[in-house]
Amino acid sequence: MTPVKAPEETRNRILQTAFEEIHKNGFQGSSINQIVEEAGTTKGALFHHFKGKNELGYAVIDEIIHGMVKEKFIDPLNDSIDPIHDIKVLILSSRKQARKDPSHFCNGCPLNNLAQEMSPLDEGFRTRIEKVFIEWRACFAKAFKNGIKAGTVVPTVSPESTAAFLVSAFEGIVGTAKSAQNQDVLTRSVDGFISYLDSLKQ
Amino acid sequence: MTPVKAPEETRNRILQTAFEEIHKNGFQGSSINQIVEEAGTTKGALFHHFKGKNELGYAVIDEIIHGMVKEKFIDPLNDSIDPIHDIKVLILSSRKQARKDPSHFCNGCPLNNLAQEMSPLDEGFRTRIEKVFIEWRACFAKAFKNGIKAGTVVPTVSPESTAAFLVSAFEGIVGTAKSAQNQDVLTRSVDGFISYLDSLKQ
DNA sequence: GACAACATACCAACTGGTCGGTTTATTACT
DNA sequence: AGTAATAAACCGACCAGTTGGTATGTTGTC
Repeated sequence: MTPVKAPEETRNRILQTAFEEIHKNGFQGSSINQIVEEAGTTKGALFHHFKGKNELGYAVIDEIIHGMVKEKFIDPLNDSIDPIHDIKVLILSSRKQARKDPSHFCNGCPLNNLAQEMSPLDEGFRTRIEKVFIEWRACFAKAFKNGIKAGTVVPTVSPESTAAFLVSAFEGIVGTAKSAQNQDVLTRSVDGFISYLDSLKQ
Repeated sequence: MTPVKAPEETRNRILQTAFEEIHKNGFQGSSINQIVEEAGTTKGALFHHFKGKNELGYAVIDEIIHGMVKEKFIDPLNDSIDPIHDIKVLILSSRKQARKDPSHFCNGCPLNNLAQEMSPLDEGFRTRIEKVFIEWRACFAKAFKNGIKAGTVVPTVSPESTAAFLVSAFEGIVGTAKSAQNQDVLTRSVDGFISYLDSLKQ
């Protein structure tokens, strides 16, 4: 019943494999040969669906990473009027998950990995990545604006600055954990993060 | 009078060039051929002074990056009894420098770049990089301990957590600026950072 | 002359990418 | 409905160029 040629499924398999390889080895460290082999297909198929390695990377951002970040770190804050509480939930559940499955977080945030590696090297990567970050910061900023209005956040903070700092700090923490490859620093950094959040409470 | 063969100088030239190339393109993205060409020497010289590409990378960390981080971000906090003020000076002067010479910061922190790229892939990199981070966090933690004792810092904070969070947040901010390639986000993030620091004041 | 300090030519392995060809699915026409 | 024509999907050999690394040589210095 499964058709021999399933273009969409083939494309998705390549995309997913590429995402995993890039997450592990970085973009420059990932090879197209390896990707097609692991995806159980051939270069013919890959170059049929994607113009080249860069385009494949772009698709990974647009079609996989963007959705992941949105689902996990943006959508939960939509329409929030208590960002401090909601962000705390976010990061604590992330830490919990990291504790259960250390292999998951030890490769860092896929978005930030690519950002650090490729943004200065290729404008195509930069713009696509920055689009996600901008969306993220905007969502946080809006939540803080609403929080101030709702009285859950001290009115003295700048929503934009706080949002920018929070996203930066969050990526910094994930990166630190990845670099250290141990939970202690993660735990401590998150503790610091939490007490910062608490200091913003109304 | 300058001798034709100056081993130490040759070694340093290779090391410095390698540092610059790695800072620009990442470790995996840098090629040995390119490095020797730019250093005005040959592969014979490189492999005479270094066992291989990895060892060259290790030397860049130990002999260049470690010193840079120490000089700029660790030593200024040694024996500090007012870490809030001193860290503020640190980051504000960094931002000032970034404003004057945007090309300097746009490639990010050399230490964190390598950490994000290589720590999960190679234990040799990981340990060497982590050594620097540990030193850095320890110095900040000590400064906060002294700050609490001296009454410049609220006594409720955990020096270790705060230090870990600060280093993470700092690297996160630098990374954000690198990724965005523009000053706006940097400015905002730093503003958020500053107001966090102020919240720790006694 | 001994040994360190380089230079050069070379290597196998791998890189991203191309290209001709084959197989399957879709469409058009009778 | 049956079939021919066309397009999409996919394969795998091949390409030129580059990779990190080596082997052998030459040159300078003590």
